[in-house]
Amino acid sequence: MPVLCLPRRIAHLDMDAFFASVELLSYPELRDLPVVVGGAKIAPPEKLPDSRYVFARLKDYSGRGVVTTSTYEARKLGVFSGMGLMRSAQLAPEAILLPARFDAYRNISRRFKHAVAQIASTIEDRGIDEIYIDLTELAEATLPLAQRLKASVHAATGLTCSIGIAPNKLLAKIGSDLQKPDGITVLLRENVAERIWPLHVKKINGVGAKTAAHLEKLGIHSIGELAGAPVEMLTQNFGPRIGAWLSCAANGIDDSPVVTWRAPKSLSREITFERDLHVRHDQAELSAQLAALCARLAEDLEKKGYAGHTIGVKLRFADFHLATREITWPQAMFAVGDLLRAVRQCLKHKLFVDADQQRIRLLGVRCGSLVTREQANETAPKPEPQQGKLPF
DNA sequence: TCTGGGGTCCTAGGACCC
DNA sequence: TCTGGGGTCCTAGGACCC
Repeated sequence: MPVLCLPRRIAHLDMDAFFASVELLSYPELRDLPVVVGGAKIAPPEKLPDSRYVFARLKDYSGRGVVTTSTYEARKLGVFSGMGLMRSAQLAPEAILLPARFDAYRNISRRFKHAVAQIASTIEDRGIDEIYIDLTELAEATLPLAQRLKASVHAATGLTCSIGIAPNKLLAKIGSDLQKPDGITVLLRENVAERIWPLHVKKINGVGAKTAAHLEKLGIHSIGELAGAPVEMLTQNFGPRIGAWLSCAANGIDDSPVVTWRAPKSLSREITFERDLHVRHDQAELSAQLAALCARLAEDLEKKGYAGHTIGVKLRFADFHLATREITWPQAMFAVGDLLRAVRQCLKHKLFVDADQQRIRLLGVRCGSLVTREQANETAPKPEPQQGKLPF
């Protein structure tokens, strides 16, 4: 018996310029100005006796931070997420610079997700400011439903969002970006050629800078051109998996389900230093930073109730090249002391660093192969303390 | 253009076992 | 002793996302 399979109805909901919009709730006087939210280490605005604020400007900044979010006014000046703040200051010196307040964003994030959950309960969390929602089982017509979701999010947070609704996650995600901010875009199968194919390949979630550049070299710029490319040619260039996936994506095909919960795979902590640290001269500082990172990681593991078999270290050197080393242990670990001993083991036995030459820009620790604390058996061998000097 | 911090998934080679 | 082929786990690096 053939199974009749109705098309799914999937929404992608994306908060508009989320961090910056949350900040505008606190500082409404900044509305319509170019505003940039940057690293957490920036000083907050100073409050005057008359309760007005003194705001920092981008041109006053010096350091290694990047733009976390910018308002649409700042984007008009060429300032986008991920860009170095020093570079942004050249483009928009007068733009207002605010520190990121992640606790505030997480709080509002919970509120908008809760508001959506009152209307539709099948939600996939895609980070702090976006979600997928499976609306297939709901009876309500698409457009009124989308309007109701937006109204509910606005009532809960005071913020606007953009929604794309389509037969799958891939198209819903592209759709939510088509009429930003505060937009609703409904896409059907039959709209793919007209509305999706003219777009650049980078609009596909999963096609980044490298893949796009590779495609450009093959003469493929638009999603339509990708859809017309022979699958064999794509698999030759990108491998069997990615080649086939690219071809499907360009044709608007995506069967991936809306996943309501995933167990975490790894937890990590890292820090980029204000200045690059010398392996020998700054040994004490590096050692203290390593211990602090392990302490924070142990806190996270404790809070979430996990332990991990794989403990690793991450180093970015002054020349920006990256090295990672990890060891999988028979014993799952969660205590600071164990993490620290395991990380030092990686550093001493697996990574060659020239203590006289190399400078370190970033230091990170990671815990993978997670199990719950109840599953962590306590009898297997743990890492031994590392004695001797350097590195760290 | 001197480039954060937290994640996920994929690939490819080597070890090891049957 | 020299030769297989498959499966799984581990590791390092890289692409990508928010």
